[in-house]
Amino acid sequence: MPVTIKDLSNALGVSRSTISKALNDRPYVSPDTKARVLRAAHELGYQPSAAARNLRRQRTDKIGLVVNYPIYRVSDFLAELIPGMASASEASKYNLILYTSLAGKAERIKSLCRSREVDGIIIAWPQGLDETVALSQLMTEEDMPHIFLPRRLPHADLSYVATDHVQGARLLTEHLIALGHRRIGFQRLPEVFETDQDRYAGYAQALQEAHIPYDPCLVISANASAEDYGERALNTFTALPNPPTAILFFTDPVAIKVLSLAKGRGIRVPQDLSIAGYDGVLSSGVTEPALTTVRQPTSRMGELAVDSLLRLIANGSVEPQQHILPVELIARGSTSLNLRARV
Amino acid sequence: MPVTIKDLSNALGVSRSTISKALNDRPYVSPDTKARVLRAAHELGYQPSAAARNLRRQRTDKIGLVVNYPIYRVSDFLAELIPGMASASEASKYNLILYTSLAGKAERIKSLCRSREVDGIIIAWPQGLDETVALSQLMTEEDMPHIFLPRRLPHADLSYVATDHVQGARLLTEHLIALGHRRIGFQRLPEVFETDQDRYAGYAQALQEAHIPYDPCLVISANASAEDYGERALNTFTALPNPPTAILFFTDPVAIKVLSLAKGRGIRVPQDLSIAGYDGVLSSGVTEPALTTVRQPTSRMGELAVDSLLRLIANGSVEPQQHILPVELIARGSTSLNLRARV
DNA sequence: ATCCTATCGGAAATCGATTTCCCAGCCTGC
DNA sequence: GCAGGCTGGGAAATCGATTTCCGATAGGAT
Repeated sequence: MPVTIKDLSNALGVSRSTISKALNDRPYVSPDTKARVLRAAHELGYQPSAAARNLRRQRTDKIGLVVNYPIYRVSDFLAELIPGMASASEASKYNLILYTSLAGKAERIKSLCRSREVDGIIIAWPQGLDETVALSQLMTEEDMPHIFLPRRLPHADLSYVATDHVQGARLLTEHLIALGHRRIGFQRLPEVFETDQDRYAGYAQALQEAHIPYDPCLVISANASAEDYGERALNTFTALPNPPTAILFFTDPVAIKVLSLAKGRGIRVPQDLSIAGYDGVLSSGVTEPALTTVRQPTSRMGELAVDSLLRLIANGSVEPQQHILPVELIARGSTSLNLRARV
Repeated sequence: MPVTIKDLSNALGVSRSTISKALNDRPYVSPDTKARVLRAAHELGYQPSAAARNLRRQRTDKIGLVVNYPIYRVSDFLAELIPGMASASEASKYNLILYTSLAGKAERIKSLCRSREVDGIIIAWPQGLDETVALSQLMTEEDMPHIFLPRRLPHADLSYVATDHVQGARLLTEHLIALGHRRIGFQRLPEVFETDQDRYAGYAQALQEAHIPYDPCLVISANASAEDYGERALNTFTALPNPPTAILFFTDPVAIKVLSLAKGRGIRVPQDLSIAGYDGVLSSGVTEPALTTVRQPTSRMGELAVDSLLRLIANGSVEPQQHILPVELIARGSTSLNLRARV
């Protein structure tokens, strides 16, 4: 039986309302009374009941994180994202509640909104644009502030935090161009959303600015099963009459797989072929050679998502929060000067 | 303004208590009335207020996870642990609330207990045994069920879930012995708790059973700064007149570092030296050669922690939950037959 | 026919805080 | 000396559910 406000009231011979005012820094309490209340509260170890407080104030100071975690490469993200979010929210006296079995289940998300057990929701890895818009409308109808992660959403009303995939692909391409490469293979993403188009745009922009003609043979779409993305790309490219001297893969694990594949076939990396990935997963630093890649500010993305959501909660704001974070090139051993330059 | 039980009551002309009974499968409601209530509840999209329900029932169906995340190697763990816990708790209609700024702060943990915003607490990576015992007592006084992770705690009253470090070190040592190694270097852990002693015991047991004499020169304690654990160990061992043919490092990152150090010094792994790590981090699979290591069932540990905690919550049980999970040897390329066998 | 006992459903208490409303006293100004 | 404004503090309403208690009805037993 924890000590309640009533116990405090009895102990001090002061009404409950006065106690509440004293503890919550409200006016109309004499400094003397206030001091007495604070001291007694501390001595008795009084801590307000979260449930009672939530009920009365109609808010919980909790944020829901809806994740669909069984997704490729997610764990590396999660491990950075969650601490980032948690620390950002705790800094604002909020806490994070995890929901890992709600993703894509509109009905259950509606229930979550109606139960009011959180003040706002962050949805990581929503499914498709249409579903996302529908989901957003549903939550808006329920007056539930919300924000999406980690992709840009081409819709004016949606709030999201994403990283700059145009810039990422562009940095990688420019890096290779600076190293003398002119035939750069590009593996497209298998995903929906704008991520693939953004990366592709970044690649194309860099080529264009360097006045390198665009060769469609060097762009491969990724519609195969997840298992053989890497192998298929490598096969396709090496079979070309004029194969690329460098390849950009859409994610580190694929690049790492190709790294060992190439090694097995006697292709030396980076002497014969430069290879780069994307994401900057931990493993990318320990391969031989280490992988050139692009690192997204995942932790920062988590913090920003929380901050944006809190802004939506505070303002009841109508204008959506849309943020695109810059990324960072990590140049390592898997890319080097093009030794077969034919210029 | 979400629809409340009162709205339902008005809409149906039925009292609130009847509604509650109908929705909660309590007796003394006619099947007919019950059906009407359920249908209306569904049509109006009624969802009970979490706060009101929590207040009345004096429970929240939430469990708290207190983590001290800025610890070495934690992120790989977190990424497995958290999804494991989350899915296990959601399977039992519980949710996980994250607290990342409470670790080691007894006063704030006491507040958490008193606010009753969670029904139980999982504490990951508690600090030292004495502090842990004190913390446990504090929570017991507050009637807050709790469980610790991820280490064995030599105290009869504490509840914990851990993995079997005796077995882990033993499996590695036996693996090397089977490969013909007789001089096996062992790097001890820099930690407090039983983990170090357990691993050491496993190592010693395996040696003894193979009738290999114990040589203290082959055991190195890890009291240096985290940066040079690997380098110091390698230097020490190679300087021995009769150096080991295999080394067990206490964690994968250290082993991986040594892997590249050795390569730089012309030591071939595994031909000249077999190397093994511990933990089975993702990176350990992509090094060249891939690292032999021991994998702990992290996700399972999370699930078991939740299950145990729920048991403590349900029973108000007095007997502590203590579980030690078996680990798995992952034999890979960094360990091989001892080519310098002198038998 | 009467009594007893289930069964059904409503009225009201309860959980523990916050917030509104009101009263009593005091000061100020006219 | 009195109206009006402030201030400190208490009484009571409120948040939205659950739970207890009680009355009414119906069915079965005597």
